[in-house]
Amino acid sequence: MMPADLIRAALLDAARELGAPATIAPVLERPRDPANGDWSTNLAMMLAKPLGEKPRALAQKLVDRLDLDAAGVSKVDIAGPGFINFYLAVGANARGLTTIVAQGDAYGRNQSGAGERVVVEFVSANPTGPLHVGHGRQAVLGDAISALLEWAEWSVSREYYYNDAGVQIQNLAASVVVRLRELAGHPLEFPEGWYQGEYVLDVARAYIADRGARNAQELLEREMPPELLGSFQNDPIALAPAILEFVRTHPDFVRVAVDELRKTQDRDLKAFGLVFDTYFLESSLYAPGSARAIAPVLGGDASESAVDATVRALVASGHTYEEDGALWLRTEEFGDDKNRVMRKRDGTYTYFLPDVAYHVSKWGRGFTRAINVQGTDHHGTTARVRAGLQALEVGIPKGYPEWVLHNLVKLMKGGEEVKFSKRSGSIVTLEELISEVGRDAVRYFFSMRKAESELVFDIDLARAQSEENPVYYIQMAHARLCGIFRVGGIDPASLDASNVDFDALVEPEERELVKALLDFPALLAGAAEALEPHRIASYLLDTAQLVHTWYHKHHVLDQPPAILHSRLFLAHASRIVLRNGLAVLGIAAPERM
RNA sequence: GCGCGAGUAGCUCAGCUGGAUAGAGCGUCGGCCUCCGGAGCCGAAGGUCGCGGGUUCGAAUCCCGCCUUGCGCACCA
Repeated sequence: MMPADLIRAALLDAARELGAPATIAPVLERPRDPANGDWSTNLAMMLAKPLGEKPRALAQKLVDRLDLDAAGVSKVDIAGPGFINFYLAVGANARGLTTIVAQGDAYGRNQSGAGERVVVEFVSANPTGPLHVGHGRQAVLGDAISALLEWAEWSVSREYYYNDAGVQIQNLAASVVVRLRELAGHPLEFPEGWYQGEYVLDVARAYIADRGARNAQELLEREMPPELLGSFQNDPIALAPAILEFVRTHPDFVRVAVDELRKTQDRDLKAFGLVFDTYFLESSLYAPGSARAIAPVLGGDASESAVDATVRALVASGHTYEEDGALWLRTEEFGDDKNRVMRKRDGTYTYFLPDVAYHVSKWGRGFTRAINVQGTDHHGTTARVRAGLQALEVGIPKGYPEWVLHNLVKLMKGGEEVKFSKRSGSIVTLEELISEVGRDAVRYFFSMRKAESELVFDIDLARAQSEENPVYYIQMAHARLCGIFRVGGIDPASLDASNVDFDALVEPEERELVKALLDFPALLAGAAEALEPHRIASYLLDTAQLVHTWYHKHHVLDQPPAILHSRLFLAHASRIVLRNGLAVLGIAAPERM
């Protein structure tokens, strides 16, 4: 048991002796100012009213009844309005380092997830272009949240959802036709809403290769109706319907386009060191037989499609109605602003329906918890998706799924904002950003702020200041600690806690560092519960600063044995914590730089 | 208009779910290299926590009302 646990237990006993309710849970916190002790509690202030006493008097009664010898408390005092402050003996605190060294790579883990299955969906970019910087923030957030949950012993599945069934995919494929014409020497202006990016040219070339054609001209003549060639005309408005009709009737064409974009995106993700467990295609929800996965939840015919099964189940639940030839769901009954159309007058589904079917699939695949990482522009959809799941009345919890919505990234370059738009073709890709400032720096910058805050990413600053970058500062602290062992020719694995005099770590910088290291597991648990990786980023920066300060002021290798051994132990424990924290954020912990 | 975020140092942001004298990085100014890595360290200046009420021992944090700002409010995705 750590000192804090013992103090908490003693407080509980004392409070009960004084007649406090059995349900109270004394809270210990770190005073901001170390002069106020190692631990502090506001228990006396909390109990003052129910027990009808003045806080300070009650604090004194509590203190009189505390038995703290086992906890290594050297002093207790009552301060301010009624805080009880506890001062630990140097050794009692520092002995906690043995836990860090003993647990090593596992230090900071907890079991709160108990092996429960959770799916974390993130990035989920439409396969209509390369990943841009906004996706980068989401990739980092989602990956770090996944890691946090893994450290809390959740069984995590990282999932990427491809919207490959909507009109934007038709527009992408149509844009490839325009590029094919261009390659064949028949340029055409892009109609509104089509994709003009240079990467579409690559897709066009891939299609030529896929069809075994020598060049674009040959391909166009062989496979496309003459009116699409239209070498004599350049009227996008007249040609667009014919082009769209062509791609609609040539699924292979769409398939090649999606495959190519997926390859590009996969390359970006790989450069980021990001691996997904599952790629879920929206189009699969329309495939006959796709209801099989959700049949255990919805019942019914496993041979139909997931979207059809979902519609049928919603109709059967009695929460739907027809109006103006469309099929509506009464999502208002489940907390949405207004009712939603599921099936349009023309018989096709709105995007709302596959969203619901997709989340039924998550539930049906055994994920008792689902977390979606998306941009704040998606917040309008949260209420209706949850409402759709509730309307099914199949026991899915009200708060399913959870959302972590992040604000958008504003890119600055040369002192002004860089506008990026896929359709206009002006993109700052994730790949470009990584190659300019480095993978570790991108990961750190994108995880150092809480999701809801807008993130201004100044490319010039990130590049120009790469040496002042916080991530280097943290990595440097880690490398320096490694340097001690390297220079001293000491194997950290040879350190033995039984040879360490923990009472020797008396310097203020040492005591502060020890406390920070011991706080890591609680910090990690809090970050996991709140789904806030930025707490790890801040913690690492603070702890790295404590390391640098300590390192600069107190030497290790030229000290007498008692001090040498205790400081080596502290250095090793510090290194473990920095490395583990960096690991959560997916950032390297180099041993030298 | 309605809904969801955000307003904290010159700039970019933290603030551990209500605690003690509100913090960090960058920037500015001033110091420190015979020393385990100067990619570092020490110090200074810099604040009406958007505004006004309320709740209580105690509010940047919770409640109410304003102001500014981002986003969302389709039989588009």
